[in-house]
Amino acid sequence: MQQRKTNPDILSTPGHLISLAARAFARLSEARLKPLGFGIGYLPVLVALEEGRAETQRDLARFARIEQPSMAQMLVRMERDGLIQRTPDPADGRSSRISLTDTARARLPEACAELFRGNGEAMAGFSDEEAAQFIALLGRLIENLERLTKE
Amino acid sequence: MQQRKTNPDILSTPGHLISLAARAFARLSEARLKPLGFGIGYLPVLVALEEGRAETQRDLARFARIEQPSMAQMLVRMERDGLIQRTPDPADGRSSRISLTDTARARLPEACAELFRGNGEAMAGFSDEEAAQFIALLGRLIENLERLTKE
DNA sequence: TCTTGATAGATAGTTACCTATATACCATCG
DNA sequence: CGATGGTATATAGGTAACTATCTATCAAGA
Repeated sequence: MQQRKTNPDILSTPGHLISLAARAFARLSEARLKPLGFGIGYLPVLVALEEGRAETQRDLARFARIEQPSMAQMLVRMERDGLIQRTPDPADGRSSRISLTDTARARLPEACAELFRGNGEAMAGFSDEEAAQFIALLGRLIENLERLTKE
Repeated sequence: MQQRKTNPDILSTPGHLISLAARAFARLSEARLKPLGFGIGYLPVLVALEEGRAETQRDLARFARIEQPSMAQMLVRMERDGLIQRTPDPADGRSSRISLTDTARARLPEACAELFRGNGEAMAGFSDEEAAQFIALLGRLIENLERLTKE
């Protein structure tokens, strides 16, 4: 009917487009990781533990750039799924050391391969230059946003 | 310790960077919309209704590009928040016509303004050309992803 | 030593999405 | 006209995030 066009293109803003892209990416990745028993959110944790970059919940949350309660819940799911184990830190009664199970370690390479494949397919038709610029612009956008919310 | 670097940059892939950007955008937008009583997910619905582009749950879901059950739950929240009302479709007992309340209509322009402002700030330092290219590349990425998941 | 503040993690409650499935109504064809 | 298939919405249950708040432990200074 009217097509009033009062708010023309909220749906063409970077903010909305990025949200669409993120959902589409997540759906694809989730479908491909499910057979391996991984959720998409697990991957930063798996990588951090595999590479010895974090061992405590706090450090994992920082590494994955999510809040502590989100990480706490994720670790509950990962433990339930048999991917991590916790051993109490002898030196600090509040903290646990988190480590990968053999299952998790065995499946991680394939999960990474699937994600790289998905990224390749998502960027199909991008020249090397376009891909590089896209990533650079994304990085600048993220920096701007993090500065904004920290203020 | 080791820094094995087995899975070097899962965290620098477009997929992960986009997810970071989307979360940062959502956090910022949510903070700014909360005083108006809107959630970030509401906006496509508000705009679709305001512009007369959809009236039923099904059409709203298509317009917002989310699944029907997600839209159903969102409409429950929006009704609870006094932003929409439903009137049963006289011609089809399964369906309802959804419309904006005066409150919603009154607040929508300010919400859109806040979102545009946030987008502007997020793109600070981007030349017009960079912004245009970023949006174009994002569009191609989304197309690729939607083709992939539809297959 | 004891209190006080900081830190590690847990819990509660919410949003925004998803898949899978159920229900209820409509429409058509034999 | 009644079964049957399709469509509109609802419900169930799950993931991945968030904020706000609580608890337990640690560390340091009065």
